[in-house]
Amino acid sequence: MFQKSDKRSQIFQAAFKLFAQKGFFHTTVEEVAQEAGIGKGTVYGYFASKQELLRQMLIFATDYYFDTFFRVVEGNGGLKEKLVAIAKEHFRFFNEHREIAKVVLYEHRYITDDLGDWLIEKEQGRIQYLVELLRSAAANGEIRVVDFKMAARMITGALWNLGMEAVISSFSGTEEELAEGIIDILWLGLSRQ
Amino acid sequence: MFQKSDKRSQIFQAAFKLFAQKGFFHTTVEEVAQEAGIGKGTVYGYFASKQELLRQMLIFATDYYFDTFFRVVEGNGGLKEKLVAIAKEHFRFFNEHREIAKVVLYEHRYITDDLGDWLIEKEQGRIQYLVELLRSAAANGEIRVVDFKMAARMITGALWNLGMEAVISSFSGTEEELAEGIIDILWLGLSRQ
Amino acid sequence: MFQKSDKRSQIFQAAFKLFAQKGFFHTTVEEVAQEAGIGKGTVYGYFASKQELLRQMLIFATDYYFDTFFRVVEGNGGLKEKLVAIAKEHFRFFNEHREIAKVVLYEHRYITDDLGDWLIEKEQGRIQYLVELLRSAAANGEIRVVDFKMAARMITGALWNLGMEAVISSFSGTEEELAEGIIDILWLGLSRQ
Amino acid sequence: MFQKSDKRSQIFQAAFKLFAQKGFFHTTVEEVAQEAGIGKGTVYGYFASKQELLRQMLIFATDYYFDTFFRVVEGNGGLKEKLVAIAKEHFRFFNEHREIAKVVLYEHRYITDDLGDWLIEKEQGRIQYLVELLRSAAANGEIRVVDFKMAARMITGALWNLGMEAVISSFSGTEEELAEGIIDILWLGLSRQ
DNA sequence: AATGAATGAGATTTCATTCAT
DNA sequence: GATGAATGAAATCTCATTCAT
Repeated sequence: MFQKSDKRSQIFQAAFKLFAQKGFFHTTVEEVAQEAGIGKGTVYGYFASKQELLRQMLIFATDYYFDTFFRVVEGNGGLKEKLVAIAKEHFRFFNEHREIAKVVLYEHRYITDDLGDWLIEKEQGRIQYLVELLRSAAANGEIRVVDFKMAARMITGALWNLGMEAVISSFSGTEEELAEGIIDILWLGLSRQ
Repeated sequence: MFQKSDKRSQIFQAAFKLFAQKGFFHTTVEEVAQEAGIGKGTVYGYFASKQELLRQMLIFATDYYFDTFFRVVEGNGGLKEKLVAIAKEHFRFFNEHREIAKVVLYEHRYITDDLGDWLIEKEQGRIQYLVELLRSAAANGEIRVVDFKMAARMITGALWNLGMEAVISSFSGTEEELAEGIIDILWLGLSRQ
Repeated sequence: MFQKSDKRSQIFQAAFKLFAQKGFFHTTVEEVAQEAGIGKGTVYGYFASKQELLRQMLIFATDYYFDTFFRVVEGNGGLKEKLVAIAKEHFRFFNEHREIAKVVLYEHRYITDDLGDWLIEKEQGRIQYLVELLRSAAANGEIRVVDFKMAARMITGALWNLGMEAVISSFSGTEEELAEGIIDILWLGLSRQ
Repeated sequence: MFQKSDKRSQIFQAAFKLFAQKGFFHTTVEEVAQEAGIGKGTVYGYFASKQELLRQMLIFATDYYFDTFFRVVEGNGGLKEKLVAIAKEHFRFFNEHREIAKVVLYEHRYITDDLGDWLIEKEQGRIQYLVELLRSAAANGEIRVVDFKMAARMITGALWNLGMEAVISSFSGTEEELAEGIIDILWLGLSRQ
């Protein structure tokens, strides 16, 4: 995920671990440095401030997540398959990168407005993408016509929340079962008679 | 909601406003006191520490939310009506008490373990309640048999997440439309043969 | 010792107990009030400040101690008997009024200069008194001629320090034995040719 | 005494000066830092807390005092010479290190139990040492048989108290005269017919 | 480039004192 | 007179950040 050799990545890795464990505010820069095996001052060679470190972590995490999100949709056939693939990948990501997920879920609050706007835009982009997906599926007669934006939000809402739960309390069942169970319910809700 | 006369409530009100605005960590006790129009020391006459203030705010908010949640389900007839009522109330609550909702959503992380356990229990209780609702609806033939727990989680997941979005970015549409749109999709997902 | 009925005395009693136990700085005015069974504000009806309370306690204790000190010397015959009586009374006082003794020993530091001067004067008076006692005993041939001031200081020094130890670590032996043992050694030191 | 170069020693020196002058409680950490010519935070780099600073000061002072105490006894011949040497060294120490002496005398109260026990043990060790000294002098026929422990306590009691006085009110006379005068009286009290 | 000792702004918390009831 | 809720000055301590080495 990160290049281990790179010192910037070492810091990232250490910060993700500690922020996930103890939160941004309860983690000191010194602890991050120690965990990364470097000196405290060195952190400031790579990031202008603690805030900036968080900012870049959130950007990294978000890019990383969305990269896989869009990649996964490309290949698959019908809408249902796409949705299952999205859900599966979502849960896989949350499971594999629990630390990253936790930081994104919990600490996205403590950022400056401009980053907040950027994040919202990213998420809006995804919603829009899903809306298009749903709309064209409706055009194909795969699903019925509903409020596509709301449906998209419902999908992402369920994914985020179940993902969060999985991260916190180690959800039972495999990622596959989880993904298929959810999409199954959604699918019937959306599909034509 | 709070009794204005009561000083404890004044502090609660001020803290909800500021914690919602700037976050728990970025708000000082002095600011809370100032906002409440009292002296810094007075806050400590009512709450042993800043942490304890947050703790009691979360307990208050959670109790307040769940009280309305369970009350709203009582009266209504079939499952669909119940679900719509739940969703409507949920969005109404989030809309009316944006500050409370924000604090609960964002700051629940910074609490001690025992309160965390208490919160999780509360949420589990709700999930269980929904599971029973779904189960008996399935027994009545209202809906088909699915993984009830997963369905319950999907419902609450969607509610939480849409609620959060509504709080942050001022969701378009009335609470009624939102609630009915969501439940409509869910309902078909659950009821279709 | 104190008149129990009097509210001023109640405060004194409470303060001696708590200051002896936890020290002047670690005792709050509220605790003193509570111990005295009165309201916090009432303390300020009797003493202008916490400092002033300590001040008056030290004056009270010192007067009380010196009163018994001078009274006890009056009656007795020769120098040795007087010294034994002084020592006995000293240890009796320290034993009976451990709390008072502790406060005097430990907290006399935290007073204003003028009280300090007053205390030093009091002590100087006692030294002077002892010097006279010794001088006239020397004139009578009871003891040899030594540096009377130094001898007086040695006496009081030993008494204070042994008293302090008795208060802290519950000295073994009765007050009588202690007094007689000490004066025996001192006496020979003073009387030997 | 302290190495001036060392920053830990600078803090010690500043703290001894200020604690002696104004007392532990009336001295702020910031003042200590200022006196030491460093920043407030730096103090905490060397001592975990204000209490810990006092604790280490008391340990330092006690070790320093007892080191010279035992060293001084080694060389000298008979008991009387030893006692004189002890007294001389005691007064010399109190005179030279007034600040240290004051802190030890006044602030030893405000320490945690474990350090208190350690200090009591140290003092007990000295008492025991003196008891042995007296006992073997009695065996040699140098002095008569008395309650050795009481005698030892009397000696240390007189030394402590006279030392305290010397520190507070600038005792008249040289250390030599003081020491010899005291021991002279004691000696006759202790010695054989 | 890397370090970590030094810094001081700023946070939480305590508590002597006041004063309206 | 008695009370205790309210106050805010002042203390301890933390930690992001700087900078000389």
